[in-house]
Amino acid sequence: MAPAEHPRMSDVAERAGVSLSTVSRALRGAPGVAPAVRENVLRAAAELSYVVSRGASSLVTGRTGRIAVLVPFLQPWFFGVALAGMNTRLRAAELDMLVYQVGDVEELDGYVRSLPLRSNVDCVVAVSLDLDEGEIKQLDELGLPVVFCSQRVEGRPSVFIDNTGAARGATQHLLNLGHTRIAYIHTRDQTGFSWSSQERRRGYEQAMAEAGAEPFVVSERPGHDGGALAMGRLLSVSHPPTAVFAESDDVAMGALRVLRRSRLEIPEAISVIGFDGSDFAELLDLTTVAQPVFEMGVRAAELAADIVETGRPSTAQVELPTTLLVRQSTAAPRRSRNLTVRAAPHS
Amino acid sequence: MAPAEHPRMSDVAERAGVSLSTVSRALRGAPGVAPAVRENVLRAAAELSYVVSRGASSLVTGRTGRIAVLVPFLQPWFFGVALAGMNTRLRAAELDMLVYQVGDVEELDGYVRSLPLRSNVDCVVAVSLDLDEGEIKQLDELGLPVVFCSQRVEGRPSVFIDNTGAARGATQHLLNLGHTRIAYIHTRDQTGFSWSSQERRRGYEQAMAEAGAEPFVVSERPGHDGGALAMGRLLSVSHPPTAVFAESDDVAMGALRVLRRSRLEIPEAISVIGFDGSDFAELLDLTTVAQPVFEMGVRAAELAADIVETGRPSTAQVELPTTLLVRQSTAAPRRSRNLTVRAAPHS
DNA sequence: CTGTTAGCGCGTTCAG
DNA sequence: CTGAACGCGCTAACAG
Repeated sequence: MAPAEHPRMSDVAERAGVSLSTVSRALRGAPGVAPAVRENVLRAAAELSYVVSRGASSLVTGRTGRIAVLVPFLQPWFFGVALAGMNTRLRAAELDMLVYQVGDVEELDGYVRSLPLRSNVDCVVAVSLDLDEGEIKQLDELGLPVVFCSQRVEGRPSVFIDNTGAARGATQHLLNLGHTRIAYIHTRDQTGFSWSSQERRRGYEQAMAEAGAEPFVVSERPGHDGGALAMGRLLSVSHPPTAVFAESDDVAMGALRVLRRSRLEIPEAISVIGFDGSDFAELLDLTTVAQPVFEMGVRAAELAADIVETGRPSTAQVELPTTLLVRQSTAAPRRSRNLTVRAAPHS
Repeated sequence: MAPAEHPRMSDVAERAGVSLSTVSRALRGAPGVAPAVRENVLRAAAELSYVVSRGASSLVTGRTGRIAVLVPFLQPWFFGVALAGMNTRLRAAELDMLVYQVGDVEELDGYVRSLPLRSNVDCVVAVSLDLDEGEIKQLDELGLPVVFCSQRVEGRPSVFIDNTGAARGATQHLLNLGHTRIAYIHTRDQTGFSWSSQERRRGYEQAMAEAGAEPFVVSERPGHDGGALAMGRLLSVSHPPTAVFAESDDVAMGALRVLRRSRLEIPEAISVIGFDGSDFAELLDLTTVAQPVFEMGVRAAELAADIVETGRPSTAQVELPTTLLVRQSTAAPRRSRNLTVRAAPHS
């Protein structure tokens, strides 16, 4: 490793028979270099398989060519897709992507305090961090521009969907099918990351109110487990719902598992709708509200790239559309249906 | 942005009333600083919310404090979990994680040629890239140490599982249950990333050979779709298998979808086993071979951190254990079972 | 159009 | 134990 010292710019200059600054200009595509000379330099660089050291150049330009992406989790489908979207767009902008998992607000605080980002990246993209105003202000202490992805923040560059409207639409779908006893599964954990969840809940409540139906919200912890627990609770009340709207596909899948194990047919016994449009929803024929996650990543990266390239702050608000994907997990309720219809002889 | 210029080390020095180099030593935890002085410096730095510029320091130390992670995909469960594992361990080592998606060998080639990594990271971790020798050699041209995660490479630091052994165990499980007509679903695409797939297939074939059973391999494209297509083919032969071993949970899920839509009960009509131990396998009660993906990430990051810290190349081979998770998708075959038993009156 | 001269912010000698 | 000089590899003003 050590024997093969990397070539420096002066090596290229020597080989091409020009000066250092000419090499710099040529490699950078800066104007003011004769085409022939430029070609010479490029060839010399290629022959030495030379690459400019970003560290050195950013020391003088002040730009690092890197952006940081902050995500609350790395594992869920959503974040993989979002990162893939960003990756695509960032590559086009020749920006590298630093990924940090910030599990909770406390950790975010730690990050901001230790500031490992400052002078290390040009911009940070916060994905689904669902921060409140105070936390956003904290991020400012980094002294870096911040782009919000999957969260709408007024006055800040952000890419988002209309959670409330989409949730209202999903609820309306169930109402239109003839359901009236529609439950909403909502999650919340201690860390306090739950903005979009709140917005979706609001959309559900609006639609229910407009229809004159009684809202019925159960709150559990996030993830499959929460969905399973919530479904268990819903199946234990005296008058169970005929349809369930889960805050996310993840949560819906937990609910589906419980229904399957209870031998309750979907959608005959109960309709289920999720949110996200994950590919697992497709596998399970789950009706869901799809959001364009990949494109959200792309657009967020685009905003970041713009900010880095122009050096100007931005307040762009990018709202992306959602799509209701109706599949086999939702259908009209059976007339005067009762969940116990199969098991109860006295039906 | 511009008004809030970041403080420099000299600012800290001035505030603490010491010289530049003393600040450097103090901040770095280097020996040769009086405790009282160090504390002073630390306080001054905190008050200015100062952080050393990695760019500047790496210019002189030659270390960037960054590692690059190369993944073929960002979206699948596997990679999210692996990245999460790395993230954990890298944070402990105070290394930042640059993530690059390299979809196929061609793209990898592009990366290696444009060398955006050189002098930009200290080490690269290749996750599940399933490279052949030539491609590995190509990576060497980066002039950087490479750690392999989820691929065994002799003489190189690598973290992996025993794919062959695990696949043999899974096949043995089915054989022990009494199955003899066991199919294997194998995937392959044009890009040529398929090492572990080959290894698993070999394990399957070994177990079948030992049992004197006839191997039956169908090959399709990767992902859910491939699994679905493969299952379709398996259901269309004259004597369908009573059990299916899918190369991965992803593929198994595609197969499951086809079975569900065909109204074939699992495991009554057909047993299915996957590979990976994804949490979706759990949701679907899919028997699977679990691999410790998170830990693979952790261990790979550890190898990388070691190499960076010691500066010495490594040839560590870390083999991690797999676990067969028996769930409800596998069971003994029905005596003289026939897939058409329910539909065929002449049974 | 090209070369020369200064630093960018820090770590590392080496004297004190 | 501390400070002053030098240089890491590169870009940005200038001068030619």
